Formats: sequence, C-alpha cells, structure tokens
Amino acid sequence: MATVRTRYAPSPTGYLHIGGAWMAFFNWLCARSQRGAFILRIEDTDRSRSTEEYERAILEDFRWLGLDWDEGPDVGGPVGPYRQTERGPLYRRYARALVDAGAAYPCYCTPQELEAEREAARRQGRPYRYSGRCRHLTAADRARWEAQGRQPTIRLRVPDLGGPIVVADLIRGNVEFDPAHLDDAIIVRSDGTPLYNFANVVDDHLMRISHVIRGSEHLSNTPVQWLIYRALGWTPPAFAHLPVILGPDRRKLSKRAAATALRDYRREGYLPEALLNFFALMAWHPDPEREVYSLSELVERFRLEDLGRASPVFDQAKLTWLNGVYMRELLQRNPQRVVDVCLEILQETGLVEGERSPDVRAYVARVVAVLGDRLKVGRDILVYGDFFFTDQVRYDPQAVRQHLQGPAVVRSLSVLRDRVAGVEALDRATAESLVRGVAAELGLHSREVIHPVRVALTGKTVGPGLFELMEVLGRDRVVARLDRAVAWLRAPEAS
RNA sequence: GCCCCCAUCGUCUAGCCCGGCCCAGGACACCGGUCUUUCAAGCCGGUAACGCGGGUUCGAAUCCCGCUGGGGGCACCA
Repeated sequence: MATVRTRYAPSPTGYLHIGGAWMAFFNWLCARSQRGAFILRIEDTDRSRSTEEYERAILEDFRWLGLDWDEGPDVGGPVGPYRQTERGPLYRRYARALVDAGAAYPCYCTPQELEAEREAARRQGRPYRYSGRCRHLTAADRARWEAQGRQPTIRLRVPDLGGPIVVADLIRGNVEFDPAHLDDAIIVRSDGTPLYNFANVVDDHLMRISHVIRGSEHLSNTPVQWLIYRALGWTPPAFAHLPVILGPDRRKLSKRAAATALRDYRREGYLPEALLNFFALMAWHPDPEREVYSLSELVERFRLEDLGRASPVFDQAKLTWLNGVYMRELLQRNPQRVVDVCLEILQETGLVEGERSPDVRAYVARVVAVLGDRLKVGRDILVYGDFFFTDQVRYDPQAVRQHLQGPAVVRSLSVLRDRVAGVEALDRATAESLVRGVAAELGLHSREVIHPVRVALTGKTVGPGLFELMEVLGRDRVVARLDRAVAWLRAPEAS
C-alpha cells in the first residue's frame, strides 16, 4: 500500500488563518490516521508579499496548536527543500520540459498589455480571455521580442482534448470541466519564478503527496493543474476539496467579520485542544450524539469520505462553550495550565508585570480557583476578576444605580469596614460571619449588604462568591476599598 | 457575465448512497424553571428545520428534473 502523504502549504503573507489551521488539521488527521506523513511547505514565490517573519509566526502557531509535521522548512526531509524560493532549479527544469514538449510556450505580452485587454473586455461587458497572441510565435518572432529586451512568461498551452477534464474528487465525486473555458494560464513569471498552479503541481508530485486536501476555492484551479500533470506524464494525487468556512456574514471568513488569525484566539485565551475539537465539528462530526473528543479519538475516527460539502458558518459561541468545557476539566486536572493561559492575558494587558514568580503564580492560582467555572476563555479573568489585579476599581454605573443607592449603604459599608479592620486575618468563614453579622445588626436582609459590598470591592454585579473574593483580597485591601467606596459615596465628584 | 460547487432548526450537524424505523435525532445559541449573595457553571423543560415547484412510487428529507437562493473561482496572488 502506498504511503499516505499530505501537506499544508501556507504562503507566509500573514499569520496563520483560522481557516488555514482548520484545513491543515484535516490534512494532519488524514496523515496521522493512516500512519502517513504530514508535510509543511512554504509557498513563498510571491516575493513581494512573503516575509520570513510570517513564516516563523506560522510555524509557531502550528506548534502552539499542537500539530506536528514530519517534513518541513525547519526540520528538512528527503524531498526538500521545503521552501519554494529554494526550489528554483526544479521549476526551471520542468518548465523547460513543458516548452520542449510543446505543452507550454513563451509569451511576450507585458502586464500592461494584458491589463489593457482585460480592461477592454470589461468595458465591452464580455468575459476576458487571453488573446492567444503568442500562442504560435515563430523562432523569428521570438528573436524579435528578445532583441527588444522583453522577458517572456511561460504559458500552458491548453490542448484540444476532445472531451471534458474530469477531476476525481474524494468528497465531491467527478467534477467535469470543459477545456474550452480554460485560458492558457501563465505558469512562470517573466522573472523566471513559478506561479502557484505550476509550483504546486511540481512540488506535490516531487514530494510524493498522495492526497491534496484543500479548500474548494482551489477547485477551479484543478483542471489547469490536471493539464500540467498530464503534460508532464505524471499521475495526479487524490484530490479532496473541502468547503470554505464562512463568517457570520455568510461570506468567506474575513477580518472584517470576525477574528481570523489563529493567534487572535490564543490572545483571547482559547485552548488549542478546544480549537482542534471545534475544528472537527465543522464539515465533519465524528459522532452526531457527541461534541467532545480527545485528539486521539479524532485521529482514530477520521475518514476523508465523511467530510461534508456544504460551507459551515464559523460559530464562535459554540467554540466558546466548548472551550469552557475544556477549561472546567482542566481546572480539575491541571489548574496550572489555566493559570498559564490567564497569566498570558494578564501580562499582555499589563495587569501583571515582570517575572512570573512563584508568588505571582500562586496568587493567580488562588484567583483562578475562586473564579472557577466562570472562566470559559482566558480573557474571562478580566471580565470577572480584573479587580484582583488593580486597586483602580471602576464602579460600573449600572451597578452603582442598583446597589449603592440609599442611606443604609454608607452605614453598612462603614460598619463592615470597622469589623474587618478588627480581625487578625480575613478568611472566607470570617468574612461571611462578619457580613451576615452586620446585616443582622442593622436589620437588613443579608443580600442588602452583600450586593453593595460586592460593588464597593469589585465595581461589578457579577463575579465570584463575595466571601471567597474577600479572602483572596485580604483584610487590608478590603478595608481600603470600603474606605474608598464610603468616601466616594459621600462625595462622588471628588473621586 | 462565464465556469464550478452547495442547499435539514438562527448556527454546527445526524439521517440521504441502500426510499417506510423521521409528524426528522444531537449540540450551541435563545426562552422558561431550579440551585443561589450576584454572575457563571450544573440540572430540568421549551420554541425552532427537510428552500420552492414538478415528477417517480403504495410511500420521499431520502431518487429524477426544473427553479430559487447561497458560496467559490475567473491575476506575471496563493
């Protein structure tokens, strides 16, 4: 049995896109489920947009996600190099073979001339097609152009096949294309660098890729590639064109409609394992009665044929829910991971500065423990617990209106302040008896004290249990914040 | 405009290939209830879909045709 080899071939023109990560994941799953190889190839032939920095970032994003590769630009491999800009000689060799065989030809039209043709077509409202001017140039014609100093591109000559091109797609079946609709595509730029359709075919073949799993936006490229395989006498790999992930606006996921870079999700405090699990729920669903799977289960259950054809809409609410499932489980099994995720966010927002000392970690761990199930994504530590990390508590106006109104409030806060100041240490049991004691004393229902105190201490109406939160804050900070709240209530403008 | 793809609850999907077990199952979201000092989580319950029109058939979400709708592609980008 031939070895399964899949690849993901990002072009380093930006950070790893969420859709790209999803696509790469299915390639990875396909390889891992068949004990095959997963290859990373950098498609950087567009020199004007590619950067080394993005290449590094993409590799880093993959590492964070937890997808490993067997061959790639950093680790090398038997069929390298794995960066297209380093494969120039290979492309030149096969381009020449194509030209020699008459399957391709040099084209001397300039970008400006082609653009003018396109523009003319647009004006006349007819579809643009290459004029074919250079299709039948004689040696003399060529010499004349060359003498003028024109550097030719190389175009694929679409042959007369006398029938449709049939692309056998593993998830879409046979898709037919009429070659009459195909243009002689440029496969090599005038500067000698290859274009996507060509480099892709050469690389996939030379790298012995068995399954090309990619987005359906490439489906219409496939007949051109198919012609190149044919002209070179190569057997095309198996194709599987997955649907494209749509944004909430039902268009191809774009920056405008949602966060698109994988690292945006990392920055929000999503977990890689939750993301991968979520990926498996788009255009797939191993078991419709279940949502949560371990990675190894996904590898075990993966079957290319089970993938769907319809474009899924990226549902961030469901991702967040799933992340919450993982966070809760992690809280039990490995709370330090949750601490790490939260620390990353706290440091980025400047609420925690400097080294991640054991003390800092211990403190964050206490906060995390107290926040518990409220942490669905790392960023929730800010939503529910920013006050643990700053004394600059901002009172939510809504909360003030609801709970800091009326004369009883100042009184209960003041009384509580003195009681708290009087204790040795403020553990949660002490906090509770103090708060309830004050309520009873003043003839108030306990919630009539609890709510104002919460707002005074945290600025919010939402968050962890009051007594636990007081314990973490500690006596001195509680006293200081009660003081500040009382002062502010007496003269709101001053503060 | 041309080419190609797709079509089940608001969203992700199961069922479709091999018609009856489906007056369509699960999950997220939403709504209600419960627990409770708030929120979150949990638990219980609810609303909600086979795009439309023709066939075929005793019977169609499932097969066929048309329509409509949505998406992708039409670069010296990938």
